[in-house]
Amino acid sequence: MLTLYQIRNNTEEIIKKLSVRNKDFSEPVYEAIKIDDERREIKGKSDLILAESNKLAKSIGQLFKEGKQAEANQAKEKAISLKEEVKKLARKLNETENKLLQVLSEIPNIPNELVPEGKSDTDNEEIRNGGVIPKLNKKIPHWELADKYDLIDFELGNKITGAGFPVYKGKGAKLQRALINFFLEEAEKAGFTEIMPPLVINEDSGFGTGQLPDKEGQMYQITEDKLFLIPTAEVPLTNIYRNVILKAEDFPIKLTAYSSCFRREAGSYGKDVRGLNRLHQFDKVEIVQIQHPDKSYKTLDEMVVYVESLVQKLELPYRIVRLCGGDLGFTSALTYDFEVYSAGQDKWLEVSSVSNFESFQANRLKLRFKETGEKQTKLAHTLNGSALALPRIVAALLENNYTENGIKIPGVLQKFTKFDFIN
RNA sequence: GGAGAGAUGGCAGAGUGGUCGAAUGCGGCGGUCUUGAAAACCGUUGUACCGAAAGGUACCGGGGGUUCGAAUCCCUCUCUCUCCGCCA
Repeated sequence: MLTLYQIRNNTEEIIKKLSVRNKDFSEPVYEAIKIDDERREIKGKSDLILAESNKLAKSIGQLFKEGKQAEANQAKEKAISLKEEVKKLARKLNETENKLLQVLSEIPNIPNELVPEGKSDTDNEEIRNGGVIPKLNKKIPHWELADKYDLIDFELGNKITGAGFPVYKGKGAKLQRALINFFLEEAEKAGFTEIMPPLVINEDSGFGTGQLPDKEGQMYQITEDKLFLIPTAEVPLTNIYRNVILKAEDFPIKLTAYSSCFRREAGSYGKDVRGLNRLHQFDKVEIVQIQHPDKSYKTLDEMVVYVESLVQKLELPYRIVRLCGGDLGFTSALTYDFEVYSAGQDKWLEVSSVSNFESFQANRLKLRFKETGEKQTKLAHTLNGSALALPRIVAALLENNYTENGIKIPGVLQKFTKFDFIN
């Protein structure tokens, strides 16, 4: 959520920057300012009356003590009529505040100036790439390889739960565990503190990182207890700092967590959902940073370099793209997507998304900090990225490393898998 | 799941209808003293909103109510603790 301070002080500039998202947001922006004007007026009036009735209430006590019954009763009547007025205003103020919140939550984050214009993912800008696209004699998609070597059983998942909940078996399961351990160990080396968070969150947490109110359809719900299964560890990790006031010297805060992630993926269909390409439950190691506003973009670049080091160590061909305005997530100011080439399907698969949210999440979270020696609070910047999501990495590893003799395990993983070949 | 107790500032903890945004202690910050530190002493120390400012308003777990007036009384929700039951 943008702050009113941002909107009121740079109105024209913000509308112009938002237009990079391929949509005109002038209406909600002006609407927000209009409602805020109303809000201020009502608040001013209401405070004035409250001040008067507070004074009156104090005097009534005094008058009773002095035995001035008649005067006291007169003051009482006045106080009652003031109270009715305040009640009306309070109701109006509440309505106005709710309306304001609603309009504000329709306005997405302001794209950074690096965000290219564009409508869809085809307009994303490739920043750099690396690795070598393998030349295979035979292109076999991972679901066939998974079946051939009995690594992943999709049918069994259907039986136990439903589509999108695969069962990993034997070396398939060990490969999962190896990747998780590899990613966590790398994160630790890079200075991230490992967290093992709850996999279930409440409404406040969902609101804090922006999943609620409008994206609840993407989460699995436990309606009886008003809880949600996490779509990503970003939610519990970032919410650790909900309603927190930090000191400037606390920055940067670097957290990492492995978690299962649950997504309903309503509306997905076709070959996109084949095999491991799109699942309802998958595993991911997430990295989160909370940083001083002056340093968040430097941090974003560092996170990109870090994620890049992971795909390089796994020897996967990759490319990094900067998302264009039309593809940029609602809450993000700048996002880099990582894609790895999966040779069996002959496709680029998105395996990570690294974003700077600036103060957009922090505003909802009420995540603030104070500069040393200053009293005033400011909003912190939040960033996060996948490092990495497992399924598509597994898909690429299986497909790219397939040989006549089996599937080769990358060197960095062998210490965790304890085997170097799947055959 | 059953019975009971509780939720107050960074922490501990007073306050049961008016002078309470809240005693006191600890902690934090600033200062005096000191070569430096400790101790002692003095001062200071929540957040948000309205206002150009002066100043005002709200907040004692959340929401609602009673009252001229609520941290204090009532309702409700959430959470914590103790005991019993069940249990990885």
